[in-house]
Amino acid sequence: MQEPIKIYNTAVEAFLEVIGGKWKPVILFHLTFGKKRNGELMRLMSGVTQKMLTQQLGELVEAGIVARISYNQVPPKVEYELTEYGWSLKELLHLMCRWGDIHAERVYGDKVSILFTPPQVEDKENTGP
Amino acid sequence: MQEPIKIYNTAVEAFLEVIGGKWKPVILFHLTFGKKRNGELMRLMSGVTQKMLTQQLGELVEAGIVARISYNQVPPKVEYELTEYGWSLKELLHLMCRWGDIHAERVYGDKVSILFTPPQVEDKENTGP
DNA sequence: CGGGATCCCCTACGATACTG
DNA sequence: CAGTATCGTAGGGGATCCCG
Repeated sequence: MQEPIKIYNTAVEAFLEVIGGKWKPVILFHLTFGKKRNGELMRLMSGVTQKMLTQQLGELVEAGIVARISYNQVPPKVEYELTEYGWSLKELLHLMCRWGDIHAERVYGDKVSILFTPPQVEDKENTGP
Repeated sequence: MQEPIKIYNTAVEAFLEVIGGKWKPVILFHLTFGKKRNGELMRLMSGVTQKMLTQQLGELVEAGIVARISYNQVPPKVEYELTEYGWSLKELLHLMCRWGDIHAERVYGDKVSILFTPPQVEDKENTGP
């Protein structure tokens, strides 16, 4: 049989099915700046629990977007990095960041604080001190 | 006081706070092809309930991303369209669609069916019949 | 250090029915 | 046609303890 086994209304839904988790875009965003260890991600993403981080990372690994590199040693060392396929999301993720940045300023003005701001976004305007 | 009233780890979180709903990206995506009535969106988005559609649209209106145009007449007629600010999401939404399209093919091959495919995406490759 | 296993809560979401 | 109101539920997500 050649019937479709999967039906989407739009391809956007296919995107959301993979990237739609609460923390996934944030994880991926951080990985666009290089491979990261579990602990690093925990520190970067204040608010996430170990369980959620592990779970979401696992789903991203299954989807072929993130690679998990485990060094067999003790204490354990595990690194996560984007696969080649995963890198195709970089532009998207950085656009999200830029839009969020503009939106945050639009809504909160100078009463918002963004802890991690990549170099690129900072370039948008060089408002001196 | 000038303390920040809002703190994000990254601006991506600010993006997700506004666009992160289950149906919001899909709604917005459809609106990038012109204003739509409630019933049209219901038909385009098989699976969504009236309640969720109304709710998510309401939040988008509050965020200033979507405009609600109500014609006072009976039977009622209400249209939704992107605000000027909302249009700033178009590139992002279409990138999501393109990525989802590629991903769906990568995962399901020809066993996936996408009901609504915008002209642009179809252009990616003209694989004849 | 990284991450399983459990327990539990809560809210996002769905189904249904009703109104202007 | 567009939108409420109500109720019920699944599962996303948090806290905690434990293990290699």
